[in-house]
Amino acid sequence: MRIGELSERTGTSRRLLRYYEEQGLIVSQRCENGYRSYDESSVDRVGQVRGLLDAGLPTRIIKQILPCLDKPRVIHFRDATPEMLALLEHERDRMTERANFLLRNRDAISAYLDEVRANAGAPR
Amino acid sequence: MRIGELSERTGTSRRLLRYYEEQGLIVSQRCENGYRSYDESSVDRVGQVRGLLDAGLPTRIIKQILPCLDKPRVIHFRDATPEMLALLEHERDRMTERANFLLRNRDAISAYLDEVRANAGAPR
DNA sequence: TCGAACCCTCACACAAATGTGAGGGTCAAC
DNA sequence: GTTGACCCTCACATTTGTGTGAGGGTTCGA
Repeated sequence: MRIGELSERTGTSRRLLRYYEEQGLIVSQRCENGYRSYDESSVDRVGQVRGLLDAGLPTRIIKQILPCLDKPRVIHFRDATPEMLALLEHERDRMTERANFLLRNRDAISAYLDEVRANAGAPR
Repeated sequence: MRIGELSERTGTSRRLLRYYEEQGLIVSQRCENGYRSYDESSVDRVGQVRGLLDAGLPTRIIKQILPCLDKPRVIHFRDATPEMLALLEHERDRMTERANFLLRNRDAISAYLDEVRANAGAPR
């Protein structure tokens, strides 16, 4: 598929898809005419990138952890330097913290909404 | 306490504290000499702001949901317009999605780390 | 009274993610 | 063979969260 279709299917602008590629987050083949060509798996990949980006991780980090999240897990022992492992552990912990923080705050928002609803229509 | 102490206790630069104030995320009193003065609760507040920021929420949104997360919950019925409630519900759902996404990816990283460790020292 | 260590505002700078548009190819359908 | 819908690269613009520094007060201890 070409960039237009991928853009539509992922809800991501063409500009951004090119940017992600430039940042090494996604890859594409090139047709003879120079057009980018993507396969089906790119849809998921873009979704993953967007999710991580939305979660606050910078492309720099995403680029490093993405290989570890590939579907048919291929362990990249070459990449598994101590530094890389340390980075991964660190990011894993940060992700846990973030997730818990988000859930706590989400619960607080829920509680607020419940309270407001319980008083709906009641006098202040 | 003055900005320097708050900065140290929260690990946040003075510059950023002033920025958060400018964005309406934290408040401060002013001493006669013009210095900002914070009370104890500011420490938590700053932590909360940083956490939400780190989770990827923009100051614009944080500013709107913070009042609902205050400790001694004071329901701001005035703020509880239908738009506000819709925003909150939306953000709550987004936070849930983000958290789940983070946890899923964290698990994937953990799995990767486990695999690498299981093969530690083994031939490739 | 001098200097160090604070504080203030203002303003320019920067990186990251993203938008927008210019200038220009490709290709299919009419 | 022209038009419209794609695609390309390049490059400048904008927003957000930050850093940094200039220029200038306040406070306090040596």
